[in-house]
Amino acid sequence: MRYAEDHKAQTHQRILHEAAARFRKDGIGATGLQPLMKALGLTHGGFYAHFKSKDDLVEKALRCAVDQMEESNKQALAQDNSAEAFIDLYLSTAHRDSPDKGCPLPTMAAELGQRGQPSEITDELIQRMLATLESRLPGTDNSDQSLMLMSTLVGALVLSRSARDPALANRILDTTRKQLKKHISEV
Amino acid sequence: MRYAEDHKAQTHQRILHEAAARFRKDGIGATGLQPLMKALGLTHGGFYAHFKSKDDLVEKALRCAVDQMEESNKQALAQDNSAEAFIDLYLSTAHRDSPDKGCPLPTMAAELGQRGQPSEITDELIQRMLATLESRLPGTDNSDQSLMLMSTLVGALVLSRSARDPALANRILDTTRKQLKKHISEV
DNA sequence: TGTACATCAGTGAACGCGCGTTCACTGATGTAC
DNA sequence: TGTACATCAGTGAACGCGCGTTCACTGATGTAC
Repeated sequence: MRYAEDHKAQTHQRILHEAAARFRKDGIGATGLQPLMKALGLTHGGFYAHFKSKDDLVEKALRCAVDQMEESNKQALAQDNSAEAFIDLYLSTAHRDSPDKGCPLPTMAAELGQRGQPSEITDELIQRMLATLESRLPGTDNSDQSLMLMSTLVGALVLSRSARDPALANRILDTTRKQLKKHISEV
Repeated sequence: MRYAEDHKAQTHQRILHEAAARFRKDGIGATGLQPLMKALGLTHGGFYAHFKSKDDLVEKALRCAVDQMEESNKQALAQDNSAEAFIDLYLSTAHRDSPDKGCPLPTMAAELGQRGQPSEITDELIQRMLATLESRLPGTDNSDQSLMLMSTLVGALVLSRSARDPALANRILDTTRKQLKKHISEV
């Protein structure tokens, strides 16, 4: 063969990672397969040698996105696995300003909910995020608290990203962070 | 004239209301002007006699959506303007299952944030929602609490709508509602 | 060693489709003389 | 009263464009004899 043995597998991964970034940054509907493949130095025709359809790519790219996020969380929070540290990370300006590398829920949950025929992928994303939170919150029976925390984190990021005025955007992030940590320390 | 005097103004309103519903239900990008006009018994060409462009319609339809929501809130909460009642209404299954008649933030904030050249409309939506919450929460200096409450409400609705498993979707709504009310009563 | 053939990742033209937008037109009405 | 003209909300064909998807093909490599 003229290509290395794992060449195709590598191309597959490159498409996956690029899609995971673009879907989070621009949304699914606004991400074209043609520009995506072109950005990788490939032509669009070859896409279907790697994925059955765009929907197939969506599902796999989403899973890839959560994997990425969990991995980067593990590295950033190696020294401190408290809920506070997680909140600081999730509601950081860095996370807000790099949706292409962050949690897929704030950018894509709404669109996934609207899609005609959604797969179980969203439930999986939610459950995995919930599990992360439960493992970081103190106590054993904290699933109710984790659920509300998840809602707040996702909501704050959605709103902070959508605000046009930087002061408003930062206020949403900072205040929610502050209030959340206060709330947790009280319980 | 062969039409009533306010005929054009009425058509304008009909387009606005239909758009406000469709944008919230399907998203902006997935809503075509052609199907929208057809649903009103009109042809698509006439659209530009009413609006400058699709972006123009988006802005006006969003404002229309918040007006609608505030109006229906006023009616539903005429007897009880407590924060608890508002939370119950916002996180009701009725609100979740009728995005076309509800708050535009959960369905559209992410997409508005992703749009290339967004207007100030999102900030206006956020500020109006914040003002509603501040007026319902007890105390005078409650703007920080309102901000976190808004994040939680929006996040919970986004997530509950995106979940495919009804049990998970309901759990998000119910638990967040319960936890939020507990949190408020404690302060 | 040389030739014929198989493999297969990637190519790029083509498909039908719906999008936002433009524009010459229709046709029922009101007005002017 | 009758005729010519202005008004204008809405019509529908047409525009260029990008979308997801298909498919006959390329061309560098490995294998068989």
